[in-house]
Formats: sequence, structure tokens, C-alpha cells
Amino acid sequence: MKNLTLEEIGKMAGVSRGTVSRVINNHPNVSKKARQRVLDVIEQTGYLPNLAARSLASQRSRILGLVVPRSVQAFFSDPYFPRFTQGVAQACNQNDYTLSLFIFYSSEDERKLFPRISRRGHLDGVIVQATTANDPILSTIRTGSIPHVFAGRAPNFEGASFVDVENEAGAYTAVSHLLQLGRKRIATITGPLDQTAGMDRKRGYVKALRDRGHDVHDELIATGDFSQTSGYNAARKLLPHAPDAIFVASDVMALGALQAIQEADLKVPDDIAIVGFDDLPPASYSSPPLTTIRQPIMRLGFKAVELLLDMIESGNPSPQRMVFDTELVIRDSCGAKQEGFA
Amino acid sequence: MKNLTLEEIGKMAGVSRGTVSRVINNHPNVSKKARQRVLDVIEQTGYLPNLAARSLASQRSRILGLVVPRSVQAFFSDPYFPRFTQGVAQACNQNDYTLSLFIFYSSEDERKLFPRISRRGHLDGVIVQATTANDPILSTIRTGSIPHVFAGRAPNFEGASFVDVENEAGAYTAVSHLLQLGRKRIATITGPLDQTAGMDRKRGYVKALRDRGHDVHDELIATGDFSQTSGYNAARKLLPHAPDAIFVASDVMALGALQAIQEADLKVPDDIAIVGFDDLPPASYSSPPLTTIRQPIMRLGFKAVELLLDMIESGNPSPQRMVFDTELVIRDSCGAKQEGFA
DNA sequence: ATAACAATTGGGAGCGCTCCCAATTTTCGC
DNA sequence: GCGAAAATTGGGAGCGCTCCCAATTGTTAT
Repeated sequence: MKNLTLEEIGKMAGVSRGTVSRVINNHPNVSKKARQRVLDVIEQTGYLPNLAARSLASQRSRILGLVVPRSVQAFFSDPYFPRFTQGVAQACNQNDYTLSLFIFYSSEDERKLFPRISRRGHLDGVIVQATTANDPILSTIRTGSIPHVFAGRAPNFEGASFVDVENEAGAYTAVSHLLQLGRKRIATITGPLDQTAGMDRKRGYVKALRDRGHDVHDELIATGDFSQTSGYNAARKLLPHAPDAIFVASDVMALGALQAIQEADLKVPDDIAIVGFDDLPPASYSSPPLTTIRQPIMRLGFKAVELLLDMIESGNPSPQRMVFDTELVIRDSCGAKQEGFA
Repeated sequence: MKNLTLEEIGKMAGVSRGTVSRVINNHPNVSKKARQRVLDVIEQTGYLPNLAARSLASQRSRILGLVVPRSVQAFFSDPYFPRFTQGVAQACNQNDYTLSLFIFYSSEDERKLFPRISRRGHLDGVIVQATTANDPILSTIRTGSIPHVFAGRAPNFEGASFVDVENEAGAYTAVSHLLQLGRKRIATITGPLDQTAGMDRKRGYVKALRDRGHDVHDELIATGDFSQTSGYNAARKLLPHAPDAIFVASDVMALGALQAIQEADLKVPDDIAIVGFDDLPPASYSSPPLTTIRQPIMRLGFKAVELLLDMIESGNPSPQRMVFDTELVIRDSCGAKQEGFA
């Protein structure tokens, strides 16, 4: 079946190209009769508008980009990202936008793909993973002319739109919870400290201790990179200092820590309590199931698209923001249940 | 900076639109002098061609779609898919194609998104996750006119292009390995039996047993759905029948099975040996690390794109296929190391 | 130097749509 | 029923590119 054009549909329905276009785009000012005739013909023929022509004429593509900078190496290993992407994809579906994926593996990719992103007319807007604070690609996008929303607030981007969660408050809640349960030597495994999520969660840890009059001991702070292996290694560094609890800045790292602790023949939560961060599926499957700080990852992705569309469709470039609250999910690894706490 | 056009670049370089177009598209028959002048102007101005106009005129978009049917609910939870997608994305980058993601969450999505996929001119081709055999969307794409490659061979698609792995042979290898190690009561946890991967791996299990003169016991066969929970549940069903080994059709299910076995105070591999399938990162992190059948997931995605581009660029619609071999990766869960086997 | 041919170049036509204005038709008030 | 205003409609112009043909320029053999 050859591809029909507006003109041909018009001829078949006895109206002009212009009227058919109006029907398709839900413009008012089309008589009921004409609209119905056109809709019938479209239905019968299975006509579909040519998107390239539409983009060319309207200067809008109805395509959004999801940009994953090179600094986000974990895009395919950390379950966080698929979940985020899922939210983005759903929002795109609902709003009749197509989602394109731009993943930079190398500086070569950056050079080659970036033009495709920034060129006006190809993408209507982009969502950018901004986990690492100082990736130069972020400022490049920042100064470009394409509407954009960052996922994660990179610092120094005062005027930028972003979605994020209350990382510091979440960590604060986690550590406070452990303190309430009577833990005295609370350690932490942080994320990378060049990422806002890593810094903010560490800050929340420190603040919770201080607010309750506890000292912060450097030997109880280990740094990871959000990977399971790094959690394992960090825990092994921590164990000689005899912590009785660890706040781990991500569930995946917590899984690694769990393993290290169990290999050391210590019991969770009896000997060491654990609280993670994220509430990804693996957290509830582990043994013991992980107490953790839940962040609404999918909603983050969804909201990022909504903010972006708002900017695009209103033509309003003023920064849009949304910072989500976190929630403490109590399972077995913190020991609260044993104490009849929950 | 306003967007330049071919015409303007031409004027600046003292040549015509046609010549500039030829330079950009690497056509021969442009004099050295003219080419250099044009390249200089492009360099200075940062000119980028308008993709919509190019698509409209050339009838090709250089966009590929990755289609995830509704039946693939696990797209965001099973680490398999991110890895596959990674291969696809890399191949797209390398070949200067843009990757668009089409994920169907509901029949609503299917109805709304499908036109965007099938309409000639929007996508040059699609890669379709064909894990479930009888999803009607697959035959719809099959009979459509857009070039496509399936990931996973759905049955009844004799003329189709696909990439896949030797599931049956892989399973056969796994079970043979367990038999060689002297295991007598080998159970299996299969994938869903409406998926070719599920069926084929089960067939390999059966064949390996039969070929070595062993009986196949129905009570030693449990069915899962590739999720960790289903692996856990299946293992619990199996344990009362006292297997001394389990071939699990995916690593994620194997992790669930491991948990069930450890909760029953049995030791892996001493009491029960385990061999998984996939060789995803979690397989090597578990305790004990999982012996498994490695499949080259990323290469699958990469190859899918290559086959698709071959079809598109040659204009040759004859089916392209690639079936990858698997590889036995011996770690601790099968007991081979203890026996001085590896 | 000249004819014959090859390489290069310019620019018309057209891809299928949106936007918009002017022309036409319908509706409404009196 | 009439004029004026409102609603509807047709179609020109243009989005920025590719494709292709005809015109021009350059090259080679004689």
C-alpha cells in the first residue's frame, strides 16, 4: 500500500488539504460534517501523517532525548537507571512523544552525538542524567538553546530545571532511625563524593549524628561508587572498627556490605544493623530483607518529562523544579522489628 | 545563532546548495578546492543539517526503533535487557543512527505507538524483543513493511530475521557438566514455557539426561518466569524431592533458588550443585559465585543492529540470522573446583 | 589548437506537511 | 429577507533538504 498524503485524503473526502490537516491536529473551525467525512476516510485508508514532513513544517519533532553522559557508567548495571527510564518512557507514551536514547560511551560518541542533540529541530527537549557534578557536557547543554531538565541537581546550575530527591533528609532519617534503635557506633558507606547524591547523603549522616550529640569518626566513613563490589570492599574496611550499624548510601552497595558482614560471621541485624537507600527490588529479596530509604525513582523520570513538556509547550524557559521526599521502609536489616519497634 | 541552511552555506563558500549537499554526503565529483572551501565554512559556522528536511527529501530517517512488546514485562527488572539495549545503543552510535525506544505498557500504548513505528519514513527499521512466542504484535510487525530483526527466535516466523543464542546446546552443556561431576538427581527450574528460551533450555536439559541414559522425572522439573521470586518458589517446590543439583534457566532465578536452599540449611555446592544461565554480573557476586552458561548479550544487541542495517542499506529483505554459541563459566556453585575438576 | 569526452557545478522539482490569508459559506439579529 | 459578523474552507508559500538533469568547465588525444 502506497503512502497517502494529506492531499489525497482530501480528494477522497471532498475537502482540501488544509481541512484534513485541521482535522488531524484537532483544530477548531471544522464543520462537523467535514470532520466526520475526513475521519471516515482516514479510518478506511489507515492514513498516517508523515512525521518528517510535519517536523519540517512545524519546526517541532515531538521527540525527547534521554541523555546519558559518559560519567554515568552505571547506566546499565545499576537498577536505578532502568527504573528511571521506565518513568520517562511512560510519560512520553502518555504525551505522544517519542523517546530517543543518547548514550555516550566515549568522547568520540560525545563529539558525534552531540550535534544531533543540540541541533534545533531534531529534538524538542532533553532529559539529562546529571549524577556527576562536574561533567563538562552538562554545562555545554546548559548553555545550549535546547530545553532541558536535569535528573539530579548538579551544583552551579542555579538557573537550571531539575528533578531530584531529598537526599540529605533521607539519610538523616535513616541515621536517626538507627540512633533511636540504640546503635552507638554508626558507620556509613557513601557514594562517590563528586556526585550530589553522594555528598548530600553523607551530609545527612553527619548532621543526624551531630544533632543528637554524637561524634563523627572518620574511620567509620568509607567511600564507595554505588556498585556492589565497592560496597563489599568498603564494608571490609569498616569492620575492623567494630561498627554496630551501617548506613549505606545505596541498596546495591548494601548488598555488597551484607555479603562482607556475613563472610565475617557477623549477624545482621544482631551484630550490625543496616539501612540502605533506594528501595530497589533486590532490597526486599536479600536475606535479611533490607531496611531502606525509598525514593520514587519512576516518578522522578515521569516528572522530568512533565517539567520538560511544560517548558516546551508553554515556551517558558523559567526553571522548573521538583524535589521528592523519601520514605523510611522498615524491613529486617535494621533490627527494629525485633525490638517491637515497628 | 540562527540555524543556517545549505543555501546560506553555499553562498558563503561561493558554491551552490547542490555542491554543499554533495560535500556533506561525501559524494564524489566535487573538486578538491570546492570541497575544502565548503568544509571550512561548515567548520567556522558550526553548520548542522536539518534532519527533518533530510528525512523528508531522502525518505530515510537514520532512526532505528527498539520495540519492547507488552509481553516483555521484565524489561526493567531483568538485567538482561539493559545489557541488550547497551549493545544496540553502541551499534547505533557507531553507525550514526539514532535509537528510539518504544515500550508498550498497555494495549492503549500499543494502539497509539504502533502507527509511529510502522509508518514508513519515520523509522528505518526496528529491533523487536521477541521473547514471548505468541504475542500478536509480532505477527503484526512481521506482516508490515518495515525492516525488522527479532531478538529471540519466535516460532512460526520462518522468513524472519533474528538474533539468538543456542539455548538448547547451552542447557545441554550445563546438565552434562553436572552429570560429569557425578550428580544423580538433577532438577531444573525452567523459564516460562511460552518463550522459546524457556522451552529450548528445558529441551536441552531433557536431552542431556536422556543421552546419558538417565530418566526424566517430572517432579524434578519446576517452572519459573525468570524472576528471582519465581526461582525461590520453584526451589522450595523442588527441595522435598531431594535433588542433588539444579540447572536453573537464568541467573536471576538461580539467585532466588540459592536463597531457598540456604534457608533450608543446605549447602551449595556440597548438598546441591547449581548451574545458572546468562552470566550477568550478579552471578559472580553471589555466595557462592554461580557457575553459569554465558551468553553474549551485548553482542546480541550489537549484531541485531548490524543485521538490520544490512537489510536496510542493501535493500535486501532476505532474512538475516545470527545464533551465538554459549560458554560454560565454572565458578563455585557447581562443585567442580572442589573435585579438582577445573 | 581542436574535437571529444569527462568531471564538476547550478539550480529546478519535489518530498508532505503547517501556517496563514483571502474567499466563500453559514449564521444571526432585526 | 437583508446586511453584517462569524465560521469554515481552499490553497499559496515555505520549511531545508536530496535527486537529477542540463549546462559549464576542465582534460586529454590528436
